[in-house]
Amino acid sequence: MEITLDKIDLQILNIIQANAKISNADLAKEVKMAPSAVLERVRKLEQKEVIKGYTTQIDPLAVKQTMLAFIFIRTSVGFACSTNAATLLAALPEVQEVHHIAGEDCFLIKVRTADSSSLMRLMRDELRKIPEVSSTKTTIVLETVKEQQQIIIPEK
Amino acid sequence: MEITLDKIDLQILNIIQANAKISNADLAKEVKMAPSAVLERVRKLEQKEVIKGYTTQIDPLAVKQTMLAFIFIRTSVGFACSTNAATLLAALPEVQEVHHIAGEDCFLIKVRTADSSSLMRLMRDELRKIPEVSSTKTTIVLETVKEQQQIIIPEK
DNA sequence: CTTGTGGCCGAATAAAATTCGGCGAAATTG
DNA sequence: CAATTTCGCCGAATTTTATTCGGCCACAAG
Repeated sequence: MEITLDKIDLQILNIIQANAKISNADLAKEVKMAPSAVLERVRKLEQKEVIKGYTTQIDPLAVKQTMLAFIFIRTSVGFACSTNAATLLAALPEVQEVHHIAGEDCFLIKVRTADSSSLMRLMRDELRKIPEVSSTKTTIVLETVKEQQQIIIPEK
Repeated sequence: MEITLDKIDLQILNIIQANAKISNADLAKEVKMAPSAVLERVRKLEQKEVIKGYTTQIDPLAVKQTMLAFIFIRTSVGFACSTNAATLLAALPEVQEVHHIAGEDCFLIKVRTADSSSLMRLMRDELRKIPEVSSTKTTIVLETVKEQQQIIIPEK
């Protein structure tokens, strides 16, 4: 089953990725179609998992999550880059992203915690528990200028 | 004006960050309150900008965005870390994140493009345009195991 | 004690989502 | 080429939901 998105699908995605809670009626107006037709398209995009979910962006500071860090992780298995380690990393709620990367290191993860001591605890208690992890290199974020996951959607 | 969130606010945030499109009626049931009261709380969380927005997560592959990279950027102005450069970087639609980081480099940015050639184009045409950028160090993502922006919200 | 403030409830109303029968274009089949 | 199926869309009917608003209660300030 091949996924093909037409111009209107892309228009819809473009609108709802910026505002997930736009009313279906308004969305229909924007793409100049009947609400029922648009709803049908959105449902199909959900089924095809082009739409992966709807999330609310929350200010991390408001819920006392002040620390953000990126950690490069090297594994002992060498170039194999254990998927087991990846799974364990991904299971940690503080870990927002786990990427398998090119280069000497194996993974790059993005971690958000309450403060520096909880980051330390995470590294000592959680990362050390993962056998394949041989070394880490941590980059602390001092200030975030921009942070969004909106992606570029082609016109056509 | 100090922001204080009570237990129910945190419950609400926890629910809606995982599912922005839950109906207000269902949300009210979950926190055991009247729909009108919950709506009032949500509106206030929006006003206080604890809630920063509602977004739809879209599969990047479905819209032909296959390349993901992290780029460390060093600036010539030294430790100053020009906010001008930060602003210019943040203005690029391919750039999803701009972080000011501790260490030798100044910025870490997260970039998503269609493919490797469009990443090259971005670096050649856009990054080079920014005068303060003196050098870059790019990390290519081969595979993403986890990617979410959900943050940990305390129980209380 | 009185006055205000804030948050909540619940019913009434307005708006929205959702369903569904039918239509027409395009593709498929015999 | 005609018959048939499929698909996406429309639009009205229906159901569900959001939203408004008056009133109530608890708490705090005067």
